[in-house]
Amino acid sequence: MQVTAPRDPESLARMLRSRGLRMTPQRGRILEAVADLGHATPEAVAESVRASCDPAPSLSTVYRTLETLEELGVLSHTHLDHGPPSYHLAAHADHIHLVCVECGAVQEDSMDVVEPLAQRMRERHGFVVDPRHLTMHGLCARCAAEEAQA
Amino acid sequence: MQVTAPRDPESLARMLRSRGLRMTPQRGRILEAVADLGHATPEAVAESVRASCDPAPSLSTVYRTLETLEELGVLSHTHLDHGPPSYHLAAHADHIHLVCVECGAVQEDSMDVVEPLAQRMRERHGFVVDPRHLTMHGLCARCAAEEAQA
DNA sequence: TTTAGTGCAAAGGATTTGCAGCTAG
DNA sequence: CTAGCTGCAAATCCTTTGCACTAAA
Repeated sequence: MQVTAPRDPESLARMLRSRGLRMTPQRGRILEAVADLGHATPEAVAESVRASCDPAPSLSTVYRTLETLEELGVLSHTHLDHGPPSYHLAAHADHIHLVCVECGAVQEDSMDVVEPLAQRMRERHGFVVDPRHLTMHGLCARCAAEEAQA
Repeated sequence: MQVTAPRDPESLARMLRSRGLRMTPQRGRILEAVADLGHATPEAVAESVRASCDPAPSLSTVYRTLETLEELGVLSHTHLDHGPPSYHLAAHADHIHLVCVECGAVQEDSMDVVEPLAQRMRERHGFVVDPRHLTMHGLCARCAAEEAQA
């Protein structure tokens, strides 16, 4: 649950090697792409990387790399809606998501707001909430207003 | 967001007809299965129903029916993990989920615990949280303990 | 009778996997 | 050198769709 997210290739290389893994240009570019995009599905990462480099990483490499980087604690992901997951830098995972089930709009709010709730879960169940993965569904202001009229 | 969940075929039939839809044995059995199972993926519902009736509803019918019943407000679903969604009676959706990212265990807690947080989102963003869909990820007591040792 | 609902099979999208060749260390 | 990594294509898994047939109302 520690947040050690290197954006630079150097420290990524170090993290990988310390686990017997290898640094490759593909991994560097994929990390870069996620950092640039902020939030991105595997498909979006692939497209972004495809555009910027010649021997474009294959889609499977993107999937495998995202998984590896998540295990390293560099990346994190959320399920914003029914579709593919969204990846982001673990260091940038300082917020929660509010997803409108009506129009799909996504808002963010500070992670801190979950603290009281997380605290309570810890006390009652010993469950340690990872607020980086928290997504709340509901109606955004606009859709709630529309619904109220009908 | 209203919770009117008939477990009995009678009221289901009424709800369906009032919208120009039809009551069928398949729909009755699928609702029954979800009620019995508590939480169930489409696949699990299909299997359960398959066992208990002769002209077993096809998987596509299960999917279509779950969708229909959800539109009616009878059912509701959550994404507990990466896999298929989990359906349950809307009336039984009075709790939130705590999913362990390590071992996959699922615990429940009262929906009420989210109220303060929901209130805050409403004030700050006008966002109306639907606490029935809330799932928090993290480590269950056991896995948290194991992690602490390492 | 009318038309929603069903089964089946085929299509679709997202993700994983097997394997041979490539390359970081 | 010697594994770990990659690309490619095939395989899986989950879900949706098209269509002819069945059955509620």
